[in-house]
Amino acid sequence: MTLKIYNVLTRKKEEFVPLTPGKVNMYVCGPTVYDYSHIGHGKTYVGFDVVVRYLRYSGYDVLYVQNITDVGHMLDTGEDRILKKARQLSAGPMQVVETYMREYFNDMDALGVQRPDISPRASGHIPEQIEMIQELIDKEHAYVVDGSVYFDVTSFAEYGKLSGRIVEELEEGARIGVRSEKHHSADFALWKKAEPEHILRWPSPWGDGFPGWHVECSAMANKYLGQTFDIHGGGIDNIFPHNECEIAQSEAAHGEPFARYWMLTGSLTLDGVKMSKSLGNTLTIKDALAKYRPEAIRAFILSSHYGSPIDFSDEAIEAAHKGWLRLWGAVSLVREQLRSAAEGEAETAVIDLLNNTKNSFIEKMDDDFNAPAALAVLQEFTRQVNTLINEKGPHTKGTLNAIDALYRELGGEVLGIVPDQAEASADAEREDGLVRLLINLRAQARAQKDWATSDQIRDQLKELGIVLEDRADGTIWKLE
RNA sequence: GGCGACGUGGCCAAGCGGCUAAGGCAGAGGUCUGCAAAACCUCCAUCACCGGUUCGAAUCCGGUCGUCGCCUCCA
Repeated sequence: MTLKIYNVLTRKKEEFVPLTPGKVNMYVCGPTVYDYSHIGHGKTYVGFDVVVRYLRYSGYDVLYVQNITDVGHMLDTGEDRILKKARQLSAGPMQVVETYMREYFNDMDALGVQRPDISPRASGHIPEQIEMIQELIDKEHAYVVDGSVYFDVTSFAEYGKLSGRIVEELEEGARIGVRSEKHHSADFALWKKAEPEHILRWPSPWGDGFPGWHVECSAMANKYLGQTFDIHGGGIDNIFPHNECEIAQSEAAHGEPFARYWMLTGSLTLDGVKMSKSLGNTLTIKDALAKYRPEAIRAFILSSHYGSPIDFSDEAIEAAHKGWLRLWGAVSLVREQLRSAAEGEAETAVIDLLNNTKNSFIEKMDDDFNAPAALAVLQEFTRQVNTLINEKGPHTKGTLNAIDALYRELGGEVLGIVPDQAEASADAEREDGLVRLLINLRAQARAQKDWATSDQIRDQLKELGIVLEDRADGTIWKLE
């Protein structure tokens, strides 16, 4: 079994061979922290979260770097988006950055996204960026105009190789009369001269200024991962110009290939329309989490391949949620039975089922991280588990533990949609005890065919969001 | 206008040259059940359209129609 990755650079699915055996160096473009993260960020970073989780599950030692952009990302108007936000809030730019960066991590934590190993900030790597820009000037890939530095796209023959753009054609589509100090309309800023009112500024060999957006990723990827590294990820919407510029800068400066495998995620639309900050039709992760549990959101995101676009709608996430509920129901049932199961080894038929499931799951994930197909394997497995538990019980501890372990491994460790436990807190334990007490009282009523009392307990618990299910072997409860 | 992606059952979505076209949601019928819920079983598609390549195509090629993304800030 070998892992295959669709490489956007070659437009082909390729066998994944890391630069150093057993080791994966990976960089993913992170967010610009000037506002709350939206569900589109969620799709991208949950997608890469599963990629990283699966690589680690496969035995790779992954170094995962994801930057935080906190300077240099300009609006159309030429205004730095962080400075704009700072002005709106009457706050300092780094206060804005700190606020939204923390919110970003909170949101990702809530979604079960494991943190990157390194989260470098652009503003913390100005010397590295200046050094890289100087190198590009020395090698005549960049030129200085009035305190600003631009990359000369005509000096890098391969410019456009990732996105399929052709420099000559870019000329035509360019807006007129803007950035007239550039030699070519496709040239992009490496360093911008700071106007007096621009307070995000640093000294440089070319005067006070600030770095362009693209150069941070090149400089920081180089610092933490080396000139050539294995995987570069990001959202497809950044393929041009951002990713293209990263390649140009890095390869022009170092004369070595930049990233070897490019993985780009499809965009998320909201009710059929592309979500964008300028259109204002954004759904923040916080809003989504207020309505749906994180596992449901992850299951929704993983219901289509990472490279495909996906449309967020109430119906779609509701469907994903119910599908997840079925899976979670089986897991809960297994764990419930485990409380009272007899000692004993796992049954051989079950061991076969587990092995087959695991092999299929790995086969799907090895095929360019096909999470939706892997999820289908877990659903198929769930049907068999339900049959096993409902019709062929009771089972030994060994059997139930083995099933639970596979759910934890594939559904938990890799996909991040099967929690270790429903909830871990003193309150949760107390709640469980109380509900079980009521279940016992209700069982006594049922034994006496006192359906009125029995139904009253069930109905009133339901109003509290607690659902009871009567099974042949007893009553179980779950949160609605 | 240029570049790219996509169009699979009511909805979502795998499959990308050859076993009965995965899986989830919804729907219909059934089993089980004090009732309910859950679960399980059964049923529900020939893959936008047209033409071509091939022994054989949802899968490859060409065309038509349609949707979306990028080209300007976006994950």
